[in-house]
Amino acid sequence: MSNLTLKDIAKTLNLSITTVSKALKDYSDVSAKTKERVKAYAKEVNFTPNAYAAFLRTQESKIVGVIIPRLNHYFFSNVLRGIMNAAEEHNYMVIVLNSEESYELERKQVDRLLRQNVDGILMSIADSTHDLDHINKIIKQNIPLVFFDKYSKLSDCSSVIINDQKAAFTAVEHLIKQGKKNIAHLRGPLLPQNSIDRFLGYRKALEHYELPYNKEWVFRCDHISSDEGYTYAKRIVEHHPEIDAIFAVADMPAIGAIKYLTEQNITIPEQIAVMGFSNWKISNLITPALSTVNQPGESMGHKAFELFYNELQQIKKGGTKKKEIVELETNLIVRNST
Amino acid sequence: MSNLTLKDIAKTLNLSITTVSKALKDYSDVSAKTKERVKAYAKEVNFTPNAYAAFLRTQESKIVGVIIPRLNHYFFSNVLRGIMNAAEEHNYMVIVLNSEESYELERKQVDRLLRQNVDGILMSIADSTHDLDHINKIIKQNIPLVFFDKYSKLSDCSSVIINDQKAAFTAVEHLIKQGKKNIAHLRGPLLPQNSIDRFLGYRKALEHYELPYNKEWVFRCDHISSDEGYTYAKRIVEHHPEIDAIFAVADMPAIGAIKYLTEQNITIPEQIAVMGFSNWKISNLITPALSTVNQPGESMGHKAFELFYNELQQIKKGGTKKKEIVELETNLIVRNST
DNA sequence: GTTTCTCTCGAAATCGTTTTCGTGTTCACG
DNA sequence: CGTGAACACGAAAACGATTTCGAGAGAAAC
Repeated sequence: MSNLTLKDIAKTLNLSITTVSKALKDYSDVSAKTKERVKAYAKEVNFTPNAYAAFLRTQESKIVGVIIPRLNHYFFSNVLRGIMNAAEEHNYMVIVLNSEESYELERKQVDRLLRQNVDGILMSIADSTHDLDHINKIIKQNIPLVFFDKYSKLSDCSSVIINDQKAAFTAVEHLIKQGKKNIAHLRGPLLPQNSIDRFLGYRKALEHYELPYNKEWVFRCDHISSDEGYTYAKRIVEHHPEIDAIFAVADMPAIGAIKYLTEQNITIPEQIAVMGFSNWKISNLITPALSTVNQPGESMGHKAFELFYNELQQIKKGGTKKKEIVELETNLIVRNST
Repeated sequence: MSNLTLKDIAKTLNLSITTVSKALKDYSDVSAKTKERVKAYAKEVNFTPNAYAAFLRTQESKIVGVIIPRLNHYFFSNVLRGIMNAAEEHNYMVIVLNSEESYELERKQVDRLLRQNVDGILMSIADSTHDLDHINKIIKQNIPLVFFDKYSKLSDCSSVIINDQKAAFTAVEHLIKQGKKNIAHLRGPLLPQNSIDRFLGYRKALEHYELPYNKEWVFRCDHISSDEGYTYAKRIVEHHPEIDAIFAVADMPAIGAIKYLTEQNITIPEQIAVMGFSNWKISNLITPALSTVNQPGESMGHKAFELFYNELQQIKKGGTKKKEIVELETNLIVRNST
């Protein structure tokens, strides 16, 4: 019924608690016969050591904390899957918390995780995070911290990222090769690095192909929502008739833009082409299907956990934790919107 | 740096560990002066009791486990938000695991949670779950178990659900009132209760309005995917030209159907109307916007946690845990696809 | 025969908190 | 002055696993 303890096993096998514990962990000072006897019985009664008691001694909770900015976000859901699969391989549990892109909530969640004594933290920084006190608190406690997707250039932690600038460059380049000349950009918020990088990639592509860059063709989506895309598409159509393509920082604004353009019977991509970023599932379901940049969410999560795990092993061996930046490949997905 | 303990505090305040512990928990046999002194100092050094040590005594982990069939699913993400908000109110942590609609994985995840000594489990049963051994294991350990959305009629646990049959009835009724006569149904898998109930609601509506029910107009979506919707829409157009409306078990198949119909230049809703179920964010972003049934995800999660929490309090007081079934209201959202 | 190993095993301390049960002090009341 | 209650505090035993340090039993070496 309720879980057995080492004491129970020791009693029924006429051994000491010590020996039972050691047998299960393959200590060298337990005879082969005893080991087998203990293990067989443990398996028979389905014994599982109490994780909490173990923690008290070993200070290892076998739990890793994850903080993501949004739960109901297709890309992050995929990352989460990758993390959970990797965690499973190493017998780790995952506690997921969301920051809702809020700096204050992010701080709170970090505190939570530290109080839970997680062995490590994987996180994607919220858009509104402008200060790194909470990050430094983690580092000071010598707890492995790994960023994924949205990282901080300031604090040197291991990170799994994509090359946003390069990816954006390729995306815009594709628009240009389709013959588009006047390309607008729905950029993301000011702070996050990937928003900045995608914007820079956009500019570089224009520069490289000697196309005009116009400040008024850049619109800021602070919430990366479809509503913003819808609104800006309207503004583009009404005030900037010269624009013949839109490169959005994410799929959501791109989809909002498509919605408006479709309503206005503006042909896509002939009159205005639209390019997204992230390859949400939905992007292939709308009409016209959205061209976008595919981010490898699941392998990003998997890799992030691996980085954490390696760092933890390093720390346990007393070594210095080497910071590692892993850059994953993206690929352009061309569909009907370009 | 690393967390202080009661012992540390006791030493600096010249008190015993006992008194410090009691002071922090407002025991009556500690003087007001001492309480203040202790609390003030605890706040000053930001003391947080070690959750693991506390567990060892109290057997309360302050963790609740959640098992959902899909992580990257808009509806469940909302439920999760509701759960997490409620959990936060009661100072609980949440461990989220996914079953990926797989029975085997679901069993595994249950074992995981039991091993983690969670105080309770909230779950939505996987489509492929056909046996309740793992459920009964939870009940036998006297751990509160609450179902949400997809529940089991067989094991009497508290549940938070919607009235799928009624909601489906209303949805089909709406199609009928739009003048549709030959309504097809993209139903879900055979096992899950909500898939069955939505099918029954569909049949009842037809019956009530004396419309023909035709077995061949019901198509089974085993994976509730947009691909299935796409395929079945094709089959409908090619083999069942009389059909003038489609009621889908979920938004995904509905969207797949819309994609096909749009490609074939079939006008929606004039030639064929389409109705979804769940109100995914995406359903309002496609063209035409999808009519659907709104499920209150967030409040469902919130309520599910509350049910768990109440049950736990009951158990702690030695009372019998009363099973409670909460039925949340759905509402029809009429958009351009009907 | 004495010493020195190697093999097995166990006693006991430890992690940090909770909680039971005392103990000593003070004060009121007869 | 003596008795009892009310009040503040602490000692110590849990919770269950891990790990250090020894101890006893043989075997091997001289």
